[in-house]
Amino acid sequence: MRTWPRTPEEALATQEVLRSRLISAPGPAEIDTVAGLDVAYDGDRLGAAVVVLDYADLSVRDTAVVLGRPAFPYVPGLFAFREVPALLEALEKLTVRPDVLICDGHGVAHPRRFGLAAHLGVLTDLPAFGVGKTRLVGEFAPVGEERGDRSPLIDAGETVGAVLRTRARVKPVFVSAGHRMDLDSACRMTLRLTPEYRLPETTRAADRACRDLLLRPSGAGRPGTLSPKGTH
DNA sequence: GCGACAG
DNA sequence: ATCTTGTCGC
Repeated sequence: MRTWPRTPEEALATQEVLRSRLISAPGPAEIDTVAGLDVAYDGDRLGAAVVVLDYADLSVRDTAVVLGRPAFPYVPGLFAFREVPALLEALEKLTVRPDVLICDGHGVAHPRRFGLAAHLGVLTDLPAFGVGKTRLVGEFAPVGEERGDRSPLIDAGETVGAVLRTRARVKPVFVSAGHRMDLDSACRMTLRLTPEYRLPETTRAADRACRDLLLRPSGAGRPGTLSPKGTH
């Protein structure tokens, strides 16, 4: 990954190669920590964040952020090439190795079955799945109104994900497996991570972290980093 | 030709 | 993603 695709054609070729390394398997039997990943934008800059939470009580175990630039223009279906470099950089700064990656986007609920969650899963070889806020591909029957109700997301005749209601009477989310992960485990984890809000606590924590980074690129607040003189 | 199209 | 007012509810 020292080189990076510069055109949609190159990105498609890279996607095809990486896709061959995608592993379809049950999720981890034991889960201690889960990581949420997200990116925020500000003009031509971006802030990426990874926040590791304790799966038992959802407390924060570790946080890593990185400032960067989009690595590719936004093209539906090639979205991962835009954020992956910065997210990998943030993952490398973690001191805690998460058991599962939870991405803000789709896993195999993608035109070529290789969305952001699948992409990051393959590159790190960590179990991963995606929780998207809107649909990319697939059709689905209306979802029940209660929390936990779900409807299969079907594309080209195959089930690629689930439309899951995480809060009663609130717009559902799109869950799909990424790497070393099965759909039922992904849905079960998503429900456990949404005790109060529509989106997983992992996503919410990462969203806050990367937005905060864009507002204060100084690094103040992290242990071991001194605030610039005059800040106080 | 007219939509649809993760973030 | 981001741009944005008012409005409903706890």
